[in-house]
Amino acid sequence: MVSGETPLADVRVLLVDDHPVVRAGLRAMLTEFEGISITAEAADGKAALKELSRLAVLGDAVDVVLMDLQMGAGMDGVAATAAIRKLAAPPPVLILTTYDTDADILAAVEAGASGYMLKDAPPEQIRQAVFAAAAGETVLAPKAAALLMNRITNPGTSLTPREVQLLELLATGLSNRAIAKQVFISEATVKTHLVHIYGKLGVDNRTAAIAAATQRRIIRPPGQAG
Amino acid sequence: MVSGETPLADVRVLLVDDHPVVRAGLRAMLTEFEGISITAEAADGKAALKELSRLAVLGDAVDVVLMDLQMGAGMDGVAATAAIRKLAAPPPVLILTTYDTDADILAAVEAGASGYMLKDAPPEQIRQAVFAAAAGETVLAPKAAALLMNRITNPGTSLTPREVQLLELLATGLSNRAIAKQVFISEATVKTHLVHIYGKLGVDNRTAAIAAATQRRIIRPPGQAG
DNA sequence: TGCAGAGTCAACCTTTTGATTGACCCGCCG
DNA sequence: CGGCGGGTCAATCAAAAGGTTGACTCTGCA
Repeated sequence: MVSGETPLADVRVLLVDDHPVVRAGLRAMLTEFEGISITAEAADGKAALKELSRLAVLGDAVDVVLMDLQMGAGMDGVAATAAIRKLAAPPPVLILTTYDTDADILAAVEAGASGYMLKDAPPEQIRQAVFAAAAGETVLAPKAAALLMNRITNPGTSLTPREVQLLELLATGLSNRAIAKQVFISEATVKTHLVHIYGKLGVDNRTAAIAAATQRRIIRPPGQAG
Repeated sequence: MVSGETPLADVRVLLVDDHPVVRAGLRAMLTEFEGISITAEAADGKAALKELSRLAVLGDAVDVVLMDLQMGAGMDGVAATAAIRKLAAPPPVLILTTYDTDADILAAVEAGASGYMLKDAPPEQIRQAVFAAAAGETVLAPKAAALLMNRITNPGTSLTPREVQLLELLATGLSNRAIAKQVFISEATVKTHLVHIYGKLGVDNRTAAIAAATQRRIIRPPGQAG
């Protein structure tokens, strides 16, 4: 939690979202709050990186990147987050997205995100999250927190990131061979992973795995845009 | 018809979207335009209907309802649109959503929407769409228009009720044998149906069929409440 | 240092699916 | 009446998926 004190300068935010409407909303919402200013905006990951380097040259670094995960075209949020984390002095990346599935959360955290919030969160929560992220703290939506807690308390029964990844490809309707090519491993390995996945989900075929994983919100429903 | 002339009064808009962020964005964006004012907002379909009846009592009707389709909880956009169209003097409903899948578009049009726009449209397009809808015109995003054109030119290849039924069972993860038992037919017949389904959906295995059918909203994602 | 878990791969075999072909019944419609 | 589409079933073959076992690497951690 960021305490109540007034910061010396505004928290400088870079907005990354492919929807003009959402950017406008965040801009309107955040600039109304004391102590936050929108320094720049970008419509996708590549543009975000460009903005960051432009601002860096100006000695005008941002304090937080507010990033959507799903972006229609261009570099997506996970890739962008990973890329940002590789910069010299990476600003914290706060994910602000629509979905709270295991897959999204895990991918974001693995990519190095400092927080994971949902777009339907009340404005006050988003405000607090921005300040917390700027202060170097970690902020998680309840489901994200619960997922990560569960992951460390009983690591045995939950799916590994790799397994979740294969599950996602599985749900798109790919064959084992197609999945293998997609992630550059052998078909044998895909089968091994699937066996593990079936075991953990308590099913014995791929369609049941998709059903179970969708139901438990481990993955998004097939074909739901990303 | 709204021509280029200045209208006597602002176009009065009701915003319906479950995300505070998006509502803020639309509000900010639309109120900046001359001739548009946001009369009320609602976070889901039920709240939207309540707002409309409240405003009707005040003799304060809105000219356009701007509606999101996907809404986490409560009545969704399609149901809300249908309900609004059943009112005494229904305002035009302009759908403004994230996805442009066949199923979404068709469902919206069937429910009586006056237009279908995407959230990533440039602000100017959204502005024009609002005025057009207020004037009783129909506005469609390019993909929506193309889909509807295509649908009237070749209405053929749609799934039979029986096929949809099997597809739903398929999506729950059942094997062919299990499906056969469930609906009291032979496994051979199940296979025949599946072959037909694959042909119509343009896929060649069951997981791809589930993905395609879910995407086109032919079936509901597994575990999604009725 | 050595073990555990994750990820990788291979060989083998069984079961399930998918594709093809052909057939029968039934109701609807021109 | 005759045909057509939907639904039913069967036989057969090829392909994919599933299950099992065992093995190798690497990382992190006790």
